Amino acid sequence: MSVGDTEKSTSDRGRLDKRRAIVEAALRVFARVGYAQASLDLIAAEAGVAKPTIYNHLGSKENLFRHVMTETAARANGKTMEVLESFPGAADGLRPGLEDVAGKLVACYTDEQSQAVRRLLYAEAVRFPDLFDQVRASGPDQFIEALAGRLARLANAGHLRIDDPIRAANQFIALVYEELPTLSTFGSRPLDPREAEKVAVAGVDTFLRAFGS
Amino acid sequence: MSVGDTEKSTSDRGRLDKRRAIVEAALRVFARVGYAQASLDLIAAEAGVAKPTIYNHLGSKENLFRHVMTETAARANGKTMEVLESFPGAADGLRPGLEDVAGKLVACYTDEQSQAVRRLLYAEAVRFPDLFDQVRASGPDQFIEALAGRLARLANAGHLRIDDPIRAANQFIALVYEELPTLSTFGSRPLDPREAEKVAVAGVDTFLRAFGS
DNA sequence: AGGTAATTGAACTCACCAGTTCATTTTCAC
DNA sequence: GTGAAAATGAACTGGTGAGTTCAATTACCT
Repeated sequence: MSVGDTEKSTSDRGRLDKRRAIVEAALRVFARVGYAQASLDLIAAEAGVAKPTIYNHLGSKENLFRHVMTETAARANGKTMEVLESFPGAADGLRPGLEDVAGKLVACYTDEQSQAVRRLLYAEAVRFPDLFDQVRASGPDQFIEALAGRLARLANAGHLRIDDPIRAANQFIALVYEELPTLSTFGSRPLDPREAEKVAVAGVDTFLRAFGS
Repeated sequence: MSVGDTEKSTSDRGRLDKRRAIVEAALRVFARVGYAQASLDLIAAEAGVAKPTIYNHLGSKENLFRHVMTETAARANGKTMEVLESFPGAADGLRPGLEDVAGKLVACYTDEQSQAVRRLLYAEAVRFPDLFDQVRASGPDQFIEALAGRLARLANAGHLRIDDPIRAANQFIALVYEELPTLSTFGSRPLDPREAEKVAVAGVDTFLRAFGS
């Protein structure tokens, strides 16, 4: 019940393979039917595990949900940050470099688990507002900051004309993701990757028209 | 249960003031606690109405939800389309005209009821995928179409340089709304209107840098 | 005033589900 | 192989909520 319980009940109780099976099954079930509709009997069956085992490992439905969300979000966020490694650093090949980054970001964004977490986060924002904040602070906020840094470096070297790097970073991802959420019915429907690629390239094009030097 | 029932059970059964009270209360309760957590006893109490009256008017919880969503979305959509009436038609005062439109659009987007519907639609996209499609088709899709038309007219008159009006329209709203959803924790938190105004102006600025002639 | 339809409240059915208990069995480490 | 920790399944509790029923009441129309 209390917040501090997380660390204790989340520690290394029980067998790890069971634990992993539970968490993976929970994500699938939550993503498929939502938090309220996901019964622990269903999750237990999907994980190939008995119901009391879930309680032994993770304590409660609420705690299970929090754990699944934060863990999956952290993994997705890690992949997104990795993309910035390949961010172009010079004017040479700037456009193809940005297109490459944009394409990879779209791939991260439309990754099945990533979409599932995002959808669940929005869906349960009323029930778990703190979870929403926590995940955003450790994910998108950090990412925007990092992207702004890369853009600022390019601007500083005279390759782009940018006044406010944070704003430019937000606009970059706004342009690149564009109507991705709506196109895929917010992740509950498969998205044509060729269409997504076109959107990303068009986004980069508009970005360079506005900020290229 | 079946789709055709909507028209019948939605018709003019019972007193209209009660009906209106029910629908308004239902939107408030759904927005506050979500679909699953909203009990009909709670909605009845909030509407100042007996529970059987709800069933007399609207048949079932599911039907009540559908009705509330489509009706509220239609009203919000109407307001958004009205904004396009003031869309600038000439190069003269283009920037302030676009800023004006952008500001009004942000106001529509951040309207309390509008945000509530959007949040509920995303939250319940898994349970009501058809509802999501229906609302989007009669709302955003139409709006983008209309906005693209206005932009195309400006481009045709040589005031903007636009190849693909639909894409430009999507990018316009992507830039103007930017990180509005995240800023307000997807509508579950108040948003500073001055901040929103700045985002809109910056969006128009970037749009004009990219597409101005 | 009188009659009809809508409304009310309260009690009730039925189903679902979180969380617990416990006796039994499996797993694994030494 | 033995013993302790973990897992199992099945049954059980307690709570909640959708949807219904009905007899009594209230509002509206003429």
